Amino acid sequence: MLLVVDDSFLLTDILECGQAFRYERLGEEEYFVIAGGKRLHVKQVGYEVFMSCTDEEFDDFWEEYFDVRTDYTTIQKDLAKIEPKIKDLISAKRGIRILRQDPFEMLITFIISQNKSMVHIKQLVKGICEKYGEKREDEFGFYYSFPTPEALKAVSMDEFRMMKVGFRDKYLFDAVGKVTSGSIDLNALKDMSTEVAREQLTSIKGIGNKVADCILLFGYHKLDVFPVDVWTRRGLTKLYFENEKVTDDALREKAYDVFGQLCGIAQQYIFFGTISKT
DNA sequence: ATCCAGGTCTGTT
DNA sequence: AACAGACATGGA
Repeated sequence: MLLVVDDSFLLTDILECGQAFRYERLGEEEYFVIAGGKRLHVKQVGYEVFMSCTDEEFDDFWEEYFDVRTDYTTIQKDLAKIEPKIKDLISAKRGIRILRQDPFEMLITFIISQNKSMVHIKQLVKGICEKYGEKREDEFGFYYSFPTPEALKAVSMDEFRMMKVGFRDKYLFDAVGKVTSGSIDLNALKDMSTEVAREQLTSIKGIGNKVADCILLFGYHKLDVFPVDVWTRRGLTKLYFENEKVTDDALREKAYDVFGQLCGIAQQYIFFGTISKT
């Protein structure tokens, strides 16, 4: 399958900007990506993106996954007009797109993410997939799907701890329990307002506003959230609060004030731009 | 060796 | 309401 793109699509920016963790870099703009229980070999040369899937598989899954139908070029122009100060950040990372990933995978992944570096998150998620996911085979060899809620239902806190997740063991246990018992219906969050959905997610032990916002942004494509972590905090502070100390809430409100319904996308340029400068 | 990571929880002013 | 420390683990 061949997809022709423009400047608003670059594999490196999309996959390595901190939203996805189940990818493997094979070479220059060449990756394996695992999502939806399938593995994709994908390679970009200029504006041509070669994917190891049929046209039908692309239509059914990968087109949506890569958010191909959203016009990021226009969004970038809008954001740059709203805030000229982030023009350079945007153009440096203009290939970013917000993937439409699986909510349960985002839930588990971003619980793990707290107080951890991106490389380490990747390792931990990989370990959990290899232990509790399904082993599958394609033309390139074996790979593992992300475990289903059912597959994680029987996992004890000690078993999570053996996966090296540290103190997050109890958080994962609580999250899986709430999902499999039906006390939280991940599918229903789609139709809820961002505020109500966030309340649902933060009722899980170990999920605060930041992790909830990442789940909403990457798992539900709710673009009106602005996850505040150490990096976006640095980025935003530099932009608006130099030498002041501000709370996370104040930062979030400022971001929504400035960028409105698109603040989630602005956040990704600011996050990846800031982290890349260090 | 010490610091820090896509934070959150708990207990104290 | 605001603040400090604790918390597991591994890479730099």
